[in-house]
Amino acid sequence: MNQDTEKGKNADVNWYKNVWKVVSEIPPGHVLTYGEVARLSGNPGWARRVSQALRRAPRKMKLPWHRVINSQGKISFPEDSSGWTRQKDLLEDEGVIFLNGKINLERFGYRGAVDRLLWGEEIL
DNA sequence: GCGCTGACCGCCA
DNA sequence: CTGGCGGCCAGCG
Repeated sequence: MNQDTEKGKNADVNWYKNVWKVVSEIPPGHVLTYGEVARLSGNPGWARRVSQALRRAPRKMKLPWHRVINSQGKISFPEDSSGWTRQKDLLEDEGVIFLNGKINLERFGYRGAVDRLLWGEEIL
């Protein structure tokens, strides 16, 4: 198998795929931050590229891009943009609650999902 | 080939 | 809580 031979430009495309896969694995009703997606895809600190990867993702994949938000627990689009409204609508449809325009990451975030597995629904 | 921008993050004041 | 600064890489004029 080639492990070192796939370095270079191929690694970038591979990473894009990885990002898309990670995003597609996000269960409904939960969200991930850009930093977490970058970390889970094996490249901590590449949060900025995650946004570009999502933007360049083909629509065919039906990627749940709306489940990716920023570390502040807020939607990264400008509040007056159509994307912001679209994303908020999609998330609310999955049961995600917006509190004053922000999402409680302790409850809907990745860590919240882990805690829920360990502690149940005691997180309220 | 250079420089700025971007669905960002984390740290610090 | 807000704002500013540096860092990250790809894309575009």
